[in-house]
Amino acid sequence: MSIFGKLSFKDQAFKLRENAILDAATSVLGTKGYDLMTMDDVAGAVGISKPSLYKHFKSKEDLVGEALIRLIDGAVDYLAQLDAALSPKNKLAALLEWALRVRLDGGLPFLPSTSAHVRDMLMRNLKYVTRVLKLNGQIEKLVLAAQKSGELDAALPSDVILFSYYARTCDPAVEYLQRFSKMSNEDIVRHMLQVAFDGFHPAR
Amino acid sequence: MSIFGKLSFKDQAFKLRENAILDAATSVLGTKGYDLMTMDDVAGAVGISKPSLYKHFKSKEDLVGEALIRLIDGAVDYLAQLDAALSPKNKLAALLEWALRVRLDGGLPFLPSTSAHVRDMLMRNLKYVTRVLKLNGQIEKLVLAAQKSGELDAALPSDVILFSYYARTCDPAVEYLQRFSKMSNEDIVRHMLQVAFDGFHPAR
DNA sequence: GTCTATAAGGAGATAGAC
DNA sequence: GTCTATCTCCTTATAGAC
Repeated sequence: MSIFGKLSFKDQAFKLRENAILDAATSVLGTKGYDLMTMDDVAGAVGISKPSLYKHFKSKEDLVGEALIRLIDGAVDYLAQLDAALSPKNKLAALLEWALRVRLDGGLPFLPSTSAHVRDMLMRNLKYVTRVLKLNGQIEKLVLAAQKSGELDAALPSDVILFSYYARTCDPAVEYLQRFSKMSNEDIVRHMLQVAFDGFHPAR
Repeated sequence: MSIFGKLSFKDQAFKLRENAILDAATSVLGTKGYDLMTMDDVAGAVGISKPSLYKHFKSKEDLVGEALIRLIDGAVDYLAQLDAALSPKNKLAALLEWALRVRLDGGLPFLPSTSAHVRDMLMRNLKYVTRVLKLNGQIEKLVLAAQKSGELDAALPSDVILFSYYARTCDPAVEYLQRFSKMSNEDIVRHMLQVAFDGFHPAR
């Protein structure tokens, strides 16, 4: 049995094309952002026509929603596969590292919602909201556990850590370093992790 | 002599309206972002018609450029007015605090350029680039001085600190805290400063 | 299911009257 | 300098042939 399970050949091909579309959408979304991404861009990148694209996804919002759902699922899968023996803080660090690598490889940031427009659109997408809440619940638990054990600062409100953590996954400094410094991706990830957890101050 | 110097009454009124337009553009830009801001939005917010708007600013790009130039100038002025006796790191902290307060008051973040489109547009704006380079030179000097004196981590590449510093001025965690936590603006600013300089780790 | 062709509407920019 | 009305282009989405 293939990885497609019981799907017919036709359905397999359909799934494959759907994934190719999501890949293209992810790539365009990463470079141009939601507002400037056009359905023509995506169709062109996949090599199909626009009406065919609409056979797979009923609207631009739907397409983008599915692309982001795939991203969130990737994060949840990554968390699930981590060594259970890792401490909460080390799990958070590993997930942030994963998110930064995904972005450096041309993927999307979580929280693509700097724009109020995009955020509102996503909040109307029930399927997306469900997945985000699932991931958020896991991250929140890790933050609280890390604060309790003293790995993270318990004096900070956990909201501050949580939201700042999300913000670090889409930190624009990553793009600027990639663009203007000669640093390797490895070094960028390492330094971004250090700045997130230790800030700018020297080790005391 | 008024603050307008030698300007005629007509020119004074012109300047006043121009400032009102920039205020409106700043506000719309802050809530909707560049791509979704329409010239109708701005004209409507000021209470003039679109053609009148185009008498003051020859294009949308021009208008946005001027609004951002005014913001950068505000930052430069703020820096210049700081107590010269402050240490480099404390100057950086004060400027970050100023930038966060501007945003919490409905203003714009620096570095509105999460989008490649907007960034490229701004980079073609010579006047804007000149101002940004001026501000950047001052901030870079402060970073290097703070690293040299040991106030900031000298083991980090200064690029990493510099770009991350800019990123903190537009940290989306600010909006999320304002929206979803019951925290006062004062507390938000205080916590964001702590997270920027000390990270998530507890004081050691 | 795929395409060519097109409808429908939005947004930047301007013509021309006053 | 200001406005009403309009031009033009672009983008989402679909109709209809194969």
